[in-house]
Amino acid sequence: MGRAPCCDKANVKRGPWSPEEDAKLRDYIDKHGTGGNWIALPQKVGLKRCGKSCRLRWLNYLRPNIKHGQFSDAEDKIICSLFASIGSRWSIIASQLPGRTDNDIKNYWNTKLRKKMMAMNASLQRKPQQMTLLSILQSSTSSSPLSFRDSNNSYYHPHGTFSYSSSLLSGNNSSADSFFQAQESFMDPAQKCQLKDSTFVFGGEATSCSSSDGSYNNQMSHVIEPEFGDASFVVGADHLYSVVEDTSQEFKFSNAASGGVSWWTDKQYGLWEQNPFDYGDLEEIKQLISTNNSCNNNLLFDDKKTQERVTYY
DNA sequence: AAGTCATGCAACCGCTTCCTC
DNA sequence: AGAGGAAGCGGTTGCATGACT
Repeated sequence: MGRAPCCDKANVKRGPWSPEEDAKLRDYIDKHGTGGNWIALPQKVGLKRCGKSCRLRWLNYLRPNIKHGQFSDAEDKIICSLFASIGSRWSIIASQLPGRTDNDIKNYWNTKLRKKMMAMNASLQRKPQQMTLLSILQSSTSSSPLSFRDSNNSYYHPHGTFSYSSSLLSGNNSSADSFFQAQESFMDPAQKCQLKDSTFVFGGEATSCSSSDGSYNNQMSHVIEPEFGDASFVVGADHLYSVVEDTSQEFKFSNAASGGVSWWTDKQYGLWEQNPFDYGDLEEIKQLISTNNSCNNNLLFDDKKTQERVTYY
């Protein structure tokens, strides 16, 4: 026996909504709200529609402040970053883009952005002499995290987005501003504050949180001193690395936890198989997300439900 | 001009999660 | 505690439109 249908399929209208139906639904919700029961709503409104259909129409099209049309570069960046971080969790991604719906973002990714990224990736693959730490885009439907980079030297990986420049590695502080601009949208304040030390921190985990009085309670126990110029990288709590040397072809990273030092070339980064930023375990990602919930006010989680569910209002 | 193909997007489907009783 | 129902969510479908032949 299958699941009971949510409505009488034979007696509900399907397909595109007419302007009259839109007006009816909008007027009713403006006046009375949804009443917390979408299934009962169509009857109250006088629409021969499934409650689910009404809900979708309202959330994706009719509700106020919905933004349709062209996505900006900044929005592209955020979508790529979050997709790299959490996969196809469209509702969470949508929560970071005011006015955009999960459906919109999903469609945009599937029809345009994914191809755009793949084209960039292909272009970078053809230029091996170019500084390419990584470039990869996973297949369309997998929800596993990935990391890749675009043509502007912006890197998308599970701990956030950052821009790379050789001057950054050689300790030019002026590049740090642009470095953090891309991170700005979802970065924890405690992470940002690390900029003062020219130590770049990715990821949240349980290492740094804002305290309730607004001060930073930075529990990051292993922030390291810059070893190469002013630049070093701290990647998550479990993966602490710093750039200790940089040639035109290779980067020498020091793992502060193990004390090990290793060289990674562009080629090694190409598939992110052994990279220190990689987050392969979905459970870890969930943990990261729920940690962000307590640290990062940019994410609008509804505590009454689940930490990962996003409120629409 | 007509037919075919590609693309974008709104809407649907069905599974999972959450809430209430 | 658990059953049933509703909401939430992501994958998929199908239609409208435009581009191409």
